[in-house]
Amino acid sequence: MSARDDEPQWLDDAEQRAWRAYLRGGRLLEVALDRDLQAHGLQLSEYEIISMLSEAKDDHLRMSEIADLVVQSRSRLTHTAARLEKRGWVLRQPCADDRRGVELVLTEAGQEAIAQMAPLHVKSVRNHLMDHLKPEQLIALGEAMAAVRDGIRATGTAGEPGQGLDSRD
Amino acid sequence: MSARDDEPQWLDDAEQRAWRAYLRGGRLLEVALDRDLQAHGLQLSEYEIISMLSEAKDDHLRMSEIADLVVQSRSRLTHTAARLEKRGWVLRQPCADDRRGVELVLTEAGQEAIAQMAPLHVKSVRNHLMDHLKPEQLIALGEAMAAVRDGIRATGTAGEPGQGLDSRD
DNA sequence: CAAGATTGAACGCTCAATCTTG
DNA sequence: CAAGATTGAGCGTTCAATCTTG
Repeated sequence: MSARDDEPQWLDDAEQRAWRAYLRGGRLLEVALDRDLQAHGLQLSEYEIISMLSEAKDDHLRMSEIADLVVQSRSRLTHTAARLEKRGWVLRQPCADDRRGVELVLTEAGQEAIAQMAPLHVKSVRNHLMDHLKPEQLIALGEAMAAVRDGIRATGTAGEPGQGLDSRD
Repeated sequence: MSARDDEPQWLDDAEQRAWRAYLRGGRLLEVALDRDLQAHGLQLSEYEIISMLSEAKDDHLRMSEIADLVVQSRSRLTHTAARLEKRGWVLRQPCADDRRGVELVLTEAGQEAIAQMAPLHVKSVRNHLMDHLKPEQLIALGEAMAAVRDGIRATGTAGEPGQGLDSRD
């Protein structure tokens, strides 16, 4: 049947269990976090954006930087930013030094919104993630995922999900 | 300090790093895996479904079982199953013992399809996840995520993303 | 021509009914 | 009435152009 010279190296039992646990646990976690945030009418991906802004110097960041930080395509970020702008939480501004660029700025209303939501979100993350882990487990989890993150970045396999990965033509 | 008795317990530096690494690493991983699968015209969530079927006895499972296994809402699974059915990879069958139920069955074409894709997907998972981790790290990751999975399940916070969570009076 | 960002259409998912059977 | 499953409308994301500036 399979005389190929690169016979697949199937996952052994331990690997299989780890991978499945990662998949299911991750999905459940995202569902749980999203559900808690939706009480305030936004999604995790939207929260992440204004969260990044609130931590940035002067509450502003370039679109492409944000896209990179939260791992969203530029297109998706544009649409999402439009939604957030409509709610009055962010503002678009032309970039000073690079006139191709656009900066997203957190408005006062946006600052208030995140100030209100952040404590609840942190509680949610603790509830659904950290409370189920021993401190060393959380650190180990973080280190493993940092290695994955850096590894994938280095491979260039998924630079930006956005565009411009392979030269077209 | 502040009068509230539930002053938010902010993440300390180590917790923050772990959580961010998890978020970003997880997104990058999903993007990378999805991209590899899309070469074959399907998404990770679709692959998971036929993968579960292929491992099940007689290649068939009930809709609600699948929804639970892959952590998708029943509604989403119905839509996705319709798509897979249109491609000829699965079939719907009424359930023998419970006439409310529906079973999803993998067709011959579906079996061939997954036989073809599985090796490549496994390679993809190794490439983007396991190759970046030491064996103990993978185990630790799996154990942590298993604890999260079980913890969330136990809390009942996100039983099924589908429906029927709280009694609707 | 590459990089930053946007646009609209197509597609997939969510949400709230709805239908059927236990 | 609860559980299993489906439906269609609405919404968010993806994908392939497009436009502008470096």
